[in-house]
Amino acid sequence: MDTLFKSKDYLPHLSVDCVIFGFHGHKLKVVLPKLKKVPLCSLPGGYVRAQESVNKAAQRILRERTGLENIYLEQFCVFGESDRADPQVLRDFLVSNNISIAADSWLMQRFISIGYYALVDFSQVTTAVGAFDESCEWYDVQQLPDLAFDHADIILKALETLRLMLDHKLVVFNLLPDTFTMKELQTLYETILDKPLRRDNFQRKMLSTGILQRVEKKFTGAANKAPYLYRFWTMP
Amino acid sequence: MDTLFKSKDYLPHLSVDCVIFGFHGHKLKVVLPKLKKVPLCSLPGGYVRAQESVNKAAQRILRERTGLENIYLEQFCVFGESDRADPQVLRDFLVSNNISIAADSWLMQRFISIGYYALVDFSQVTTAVGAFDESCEWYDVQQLPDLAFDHADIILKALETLRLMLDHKLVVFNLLPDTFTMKELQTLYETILDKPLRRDNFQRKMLSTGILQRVEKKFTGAANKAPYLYRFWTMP
DNA sequence: TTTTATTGTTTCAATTTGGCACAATAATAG
DNA sequence: CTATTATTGTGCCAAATTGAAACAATAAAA
Repeated sequence: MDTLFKSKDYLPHLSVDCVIFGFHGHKLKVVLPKLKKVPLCSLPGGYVRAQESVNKAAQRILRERTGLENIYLEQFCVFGESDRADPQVLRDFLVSNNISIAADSWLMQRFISIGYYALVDFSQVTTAVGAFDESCEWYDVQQLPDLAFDHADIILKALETLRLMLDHKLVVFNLLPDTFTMKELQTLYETILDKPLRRDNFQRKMLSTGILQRVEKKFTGAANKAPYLYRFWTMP
Repeated sequence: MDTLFKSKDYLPHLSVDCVIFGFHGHKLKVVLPKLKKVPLCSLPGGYVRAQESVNKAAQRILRERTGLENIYLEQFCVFGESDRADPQVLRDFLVSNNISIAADSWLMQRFISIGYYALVDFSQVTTAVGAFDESCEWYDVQQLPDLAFDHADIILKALETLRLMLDHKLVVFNLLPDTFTMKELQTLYETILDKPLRRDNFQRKMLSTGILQRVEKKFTGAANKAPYLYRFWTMP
């Protein structure tokens, strides 16, 4: 492990954790690696290189985990409690995986974590299993698995921030594919806000913003009127 | 300097900077220490102790600078560009003040700064001049002095965050004395938002929130109807 | 052709917001 | 003591926004 993470290459005491949000099957999801030989998941995270900006580090970590570039990514909170990482959890993980680290290694020290959340198009992501992961999967935000350290708190805080953002920043389109129906957009809003919205008023409000570009009809094969497809309006 | 800041006592590469907002004479102000023998101000900041939570560190730094406890304090952004602190500025400061520090001292390394903003009652604060400060004064946010490193950006970002908060969190009362008139509250809003508001609509909106407690009349001595004093409603 | 489910839009009511007007009142001027 | 002046508190009406219901359009199935 010390061969992978040399203390000189990274800033000590500082980590970056990413809450990667996706949307699939009417559910809000997050990418969570499952740790090897321990019944715990963690957030995909990493460290900041000595000469790397923190934002760039977050972008790099995200790229390593999803293979995607140019993803919507936002810093939302720093988690800096001195007891935020239960040392027993870390010890269990190391012992179970036969990893030996010097007791005074920088990896055994306290870490301040800078939280980022990412909004990605679920269908475009292929999760990458890291060196210390057994798997790396999408989990429903409403049904999280057991998480290491304070990572459940971090996800909750990210979700809170996303809800606040929803009102006055149109970021949610990053969670949808290139084109989508009004119903899909509404379902996404309902899922994030965890409350039902009126179909007619939602449509009026969205259209009035002027950021939706109507593309063509989508023939779903369902026994009803075909809905329009929309695209998020970006300057050509 | 190394006697004041021992590397073992603090987390390396990590600093906390506080934007301390106050309100006086129809102006929004910030507390800024002027560095000794250099024509630059900086933000009041400090470092995180080895076993101290980041939030606690921010509270401590704030207490050291204002003498106040239990101040409204909120983390708002991390500043983590690798080149955010011009090393020449730091060298100039050290040379001008005859401070010698080893080139490899932890103080000469790169620092990631966690930004906090504080909202304080201007009249309650007595600014404390630190060991490396020539002075420590209130400055008008619209007329900032020259600032070291990226501290001007940090103040700007804090102000942006405060504006966003104004809408959906009633934090602004921390900037006012215990009792205040409606006009004072309105002026504060106008100052932060930097735009005029209608007196009548503002009053209606504020009263409709139900958080204002009307106390008594204030006899100003002016040639007009005496305004009411209000208190921010807190549970008894 | 009729039925059914869902979409897009219109319409009307309810609520909120913007703007004006006016009464209340504390000091001052005559 | 009364009139004047400068603000403050509030009532009222119109405009804009939002909530809710109704209706027309349409794609597939009966």
